Amino acid sequence: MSTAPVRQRRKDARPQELLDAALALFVEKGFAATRSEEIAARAGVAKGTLYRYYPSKDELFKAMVRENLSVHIAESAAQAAQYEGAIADLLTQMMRAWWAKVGHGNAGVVCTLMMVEARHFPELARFYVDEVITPSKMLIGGLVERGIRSGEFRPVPLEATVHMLIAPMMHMLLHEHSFGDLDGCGQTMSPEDLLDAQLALLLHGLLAAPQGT
Amino acid sequence: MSTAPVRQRRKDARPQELLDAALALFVEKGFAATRSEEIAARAGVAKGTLYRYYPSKDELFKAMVRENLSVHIAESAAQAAQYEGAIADLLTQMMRAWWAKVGHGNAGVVCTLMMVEARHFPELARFYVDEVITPSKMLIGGLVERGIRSGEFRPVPLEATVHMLIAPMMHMLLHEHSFGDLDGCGQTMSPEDLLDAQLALLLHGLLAAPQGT
DNA sequence: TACATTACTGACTCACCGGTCATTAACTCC
DNA sequence: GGAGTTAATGACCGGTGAGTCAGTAATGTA
Repeated sequence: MSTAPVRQRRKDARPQELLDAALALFVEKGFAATRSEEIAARAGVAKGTLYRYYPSKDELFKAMVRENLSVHIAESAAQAAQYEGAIADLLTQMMRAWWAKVGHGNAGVVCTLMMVEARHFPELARFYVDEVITPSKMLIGGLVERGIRSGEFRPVPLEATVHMLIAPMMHMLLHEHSFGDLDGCGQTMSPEDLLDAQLALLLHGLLAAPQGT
Repeated sequence: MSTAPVRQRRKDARPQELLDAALALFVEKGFAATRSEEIAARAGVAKGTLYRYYPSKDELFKAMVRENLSVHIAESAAQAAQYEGAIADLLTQMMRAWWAKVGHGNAGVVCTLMMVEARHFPELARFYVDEVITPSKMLIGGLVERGIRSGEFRPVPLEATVHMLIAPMMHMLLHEHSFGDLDGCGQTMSPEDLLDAQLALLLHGLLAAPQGT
């Protein structure tokens, strides 16, 4: 009678499982408030095992951020390369896609987490700025510039426009993270509809020849 | 020769001094990273004295937030009552004033702190939503509605517009707080100019009859 | 000046948590 | 099945910091 062993040796599966557990707990409770033993427990291992795979809690956090962000960056870059047509449509599409990924998946929650914990981890913040924020700004800025050159957009100031495109989404994300559990926020529109309306509003101010209504 | 006493008994002054010290340190280092002894030291007392006035670090934080928010609320209310004229101008003026207060003073930094720590203090988050967020939205929403009714603005969706007015400022604030120390963010415009440009962009999409350029 | 009151102090306790390492047990290969 | 390798364990260590409390000194009062 061969009963299941009390321990399991699964060297290949552990890192991913630990990363998943870390993400879930960091998102739920923040970095500082999450104990390394909890992460290990959720991944189904003992604390010591965690430290076999990641030398410190900081490194685990970094690995988790890298893992969840690189996907995001790659997809954004791919979207930048493809598609030819009206920039306004492309922007709308990109924003919607980003929100869908962010709203449901975990990639966007990592952005929130990064924002919240940045001051305690300057080194990590640096990494995030270089790898996520700056590329994102470059991408969107490039698109706006393209729209201006083609005459689709008015000659608006680039930096402010990029801010205006990013800020509403980030703000919605952060607001949901910080105050989402509280009911009485008077939020009547769905995030998706709200995003669409915001974008339409901004594009109306952006387009050289706004369409009716 | 009466030399200064090594201790001072100033029961009335202590609470305010502790609150001020707490604000400065929480803003600088965050809640978790600030030791209660540091707060006491900055306020010029021993740690035990802090606990004579506030039963715990959490309660000190709450008191500090409440204290600094009441100012903010009062000013918002005052702004709501004043001024009659073009809504676009009023909005611009209000945003600038808010930023000036936030950029230099401490009220806005408390907003940031609140955003970051909200999940650790659900009760306080509730207070913040009720006392700050909802009133602010009501105030701005009321102005936009007035602009629409008078024919100055297009009939835009209210909720999305309010978001678009608030988000850029909050985003700038948070971004500065989280990544402000890092140089390489490619920030070339001053916050004030950036804010003006953002607002101009949005108003262009908002106004029924946009002016030239 | 003597006594009573209490704001104030800071050394101490205690719980917590990141990180270690000697030991154990699962797996491999002959 | 026995010897060797190493993944996994969890008791333990050390640093840290929130909160305590017995004692001290400043102030009020008679």
